[in-house]
Amino acid sequence: MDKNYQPKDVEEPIYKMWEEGGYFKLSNNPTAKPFTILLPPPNANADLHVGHAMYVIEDIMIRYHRMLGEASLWLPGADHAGFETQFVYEKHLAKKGQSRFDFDRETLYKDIWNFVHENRSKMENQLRRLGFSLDWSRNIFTLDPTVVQTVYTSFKHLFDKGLVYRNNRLVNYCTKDGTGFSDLEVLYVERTDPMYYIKYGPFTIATARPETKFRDTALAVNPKDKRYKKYIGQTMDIMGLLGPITMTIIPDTDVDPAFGTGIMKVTPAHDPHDFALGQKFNLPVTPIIDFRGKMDFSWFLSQDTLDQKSRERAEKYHGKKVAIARQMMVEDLKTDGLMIKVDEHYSHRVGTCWKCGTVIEPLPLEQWYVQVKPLAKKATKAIKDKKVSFVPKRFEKIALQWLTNFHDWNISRQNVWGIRIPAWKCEKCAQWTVTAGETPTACQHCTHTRLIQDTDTFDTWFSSGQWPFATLQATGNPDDFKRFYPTSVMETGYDILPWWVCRMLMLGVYITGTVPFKTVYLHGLVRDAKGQKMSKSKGNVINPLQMVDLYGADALRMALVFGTGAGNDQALSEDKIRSMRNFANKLWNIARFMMMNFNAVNAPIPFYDEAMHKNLDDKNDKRIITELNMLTAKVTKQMETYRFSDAALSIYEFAWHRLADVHLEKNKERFKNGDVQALSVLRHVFLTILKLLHPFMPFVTEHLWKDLPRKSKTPLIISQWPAILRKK
RNA sequence: GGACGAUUAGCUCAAUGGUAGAGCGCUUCGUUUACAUCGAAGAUGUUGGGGGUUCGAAUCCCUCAUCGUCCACCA
Repeated sequence: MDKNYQPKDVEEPIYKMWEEGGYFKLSNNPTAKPFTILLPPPNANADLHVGHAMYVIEDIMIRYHRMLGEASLWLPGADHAGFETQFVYEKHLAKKGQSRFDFDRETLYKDIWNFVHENRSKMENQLRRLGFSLDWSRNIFTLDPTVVQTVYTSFKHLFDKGLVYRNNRLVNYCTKDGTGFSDLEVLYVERTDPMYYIKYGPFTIATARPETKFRDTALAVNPKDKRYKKYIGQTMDIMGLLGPITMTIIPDTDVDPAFGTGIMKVTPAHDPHDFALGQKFNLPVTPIIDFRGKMDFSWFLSQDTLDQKSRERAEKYHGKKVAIARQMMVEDLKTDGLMIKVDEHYSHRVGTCWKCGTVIEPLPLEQWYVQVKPLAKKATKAIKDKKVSFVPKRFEKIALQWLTNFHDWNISRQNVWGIRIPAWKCEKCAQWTVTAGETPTACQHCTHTRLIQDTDTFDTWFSSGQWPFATLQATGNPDDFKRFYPTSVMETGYDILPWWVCRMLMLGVYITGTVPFKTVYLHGLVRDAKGQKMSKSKGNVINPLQMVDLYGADALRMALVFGTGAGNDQALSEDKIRSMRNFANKLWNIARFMMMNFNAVNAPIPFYDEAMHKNLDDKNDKRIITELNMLTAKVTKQMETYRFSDAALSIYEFAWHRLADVHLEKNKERFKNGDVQALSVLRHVFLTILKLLHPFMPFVTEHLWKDLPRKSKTPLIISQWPAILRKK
């Protein structure tokens, strides 16, 4: 044996032995109790980051339950990650000086498909390097035909029940990425912008968006506001940059008399609140910003009675980006004497694209929506009926809050990469025919035969929200769904609780009638050594594979679990990983010490058993055995209660500071003299530690297990979780 | 404006109402063939402030302060 543990020499052959031995697959015992975890499918568009290494918690649970003899299934998969993948792919294109507009739909899809499949196999090998005991024979991709079929079927089902509908309302639209989003994908950032006070007929209005005022259709005031009460219901012509606009004054209790001047311009086409107000008062929706984020004055320029000045201005603004046009208008307002004042320090929150940072424009667009309330109600009931439990407990409240606050969910995306929505529009009657995937031969409404399929794809979360039943129905084993659904634990980061966990609950409960998982375990973010968020621009990113290369997978795994409370963010440092590497080395050397002493004895050392246990005659042996039993009981309890950090700490403490530092040192003479009982006890204690530690540090434990003489011929991965030997 | 965290040793964090712990760092000593990726000994805390409940509080309750995250249609 080498003086130091060399993970590089050990890990690959061990993983190969596990995988080729079929140990990740289910045992043949059909009566074994099922224990299932679905791997939250990583996006198949990039390498694993250190956050993915938190899957170690799942591996710990899976390995523990496998050692308990349960039918332990950890199902791997990958997410096509619709918009996000297309975004990543477009970045690759940009490097080559290309864009998505250079390709037709089919070509772009095919190219992204190839890109994703290259990444996917890379990513899967990275999961292997971390030692994850995934059942690769059941590997699923969100675009596998069976999964896609499930998604189609659910969509049709929801549509038939009236829980999916199409509607034209303002969507959160990113004009750069060219797609709408759900509310969750809008990232609000605090910004300071100028607030413009503009003369508006007899009033002064305050606005941060003067560029939309050309299409204002009304002015709103609080009905209780004495200053403006008398104007309510009046219609008047108000002078603007392009001549007078006709406007009605309407009452709205949402208007805060103390904000700005207490009078609000109403732009139904570009503001969600105004849109709702517009519906109430029957105001027209008249956009002035197009889907590329540019001003559109064609409605104005098409009039033939324009004066010279207005035409020139409109032509100047037309086609300009919003921010640029705004500046021009501000100047022109000043020229016309309409700008009363500018408050440069107006602080507000602006919606931006979560991916590219572009300001989100609310734009009117027809999309498919999921009606959330009925689904959320069922999910809420399931939580309140204790069909699902949360670790840590506090996330139950957060989940319930989300479920009560969700708005209807926009599931249409104007992307190529994704599952195309199975809905066809009739060219004659303009009505929609929805199917479970098959191309309709005629319109359901008027039997016309010319139909055009929606070009949009589903929000990727609409498919991953069905992951638990979609996967278990897609494994190729017809019994899997029956046996493993609902799954045991859903383990993921708390940051995707609303995106994923809540949606899986809603769709799972509604479509299968059962919760998709019994326990939700949420882990926190992995941050850098100083507790700061990792980011490429800060240069503080820890690459998990690089850490595996340097210190071994066990070291990284242990570092991520050790001293980390469930649901809390953690600071990860290279120092911590190194210290866990040192722990692996400590185990290695304990084994080395044992081998040395065993080899010095000519006869084989008997195995520790009931008989020896009953007749222990040495104080030190008795003591270490008692402590080992206490440790086993403690760790087992900690595993059962999801206290993995505590379990890791308990084993670490015992192995290093009790066994190595005290017991080994105290009994060195006995070992050297070939005391058979001492050696047998030592080996029993150490093998038991290897078992307890195996879920956390699978490689080094499996390797040492293999090298030491032991009763059982089976690999550690499928050995039995230690039981406690008791005196009668 | 709400919700949820956090505040514990120099740093990063654990702690399931019952004598405050770990890793790294620090001080002193140690090359006895398991390991210097080590060992021995040691220092550092009235657990953010203030109340309360309890035989007993880092832990439960109230309150204040600071930091963080998320949510909400203030133009």
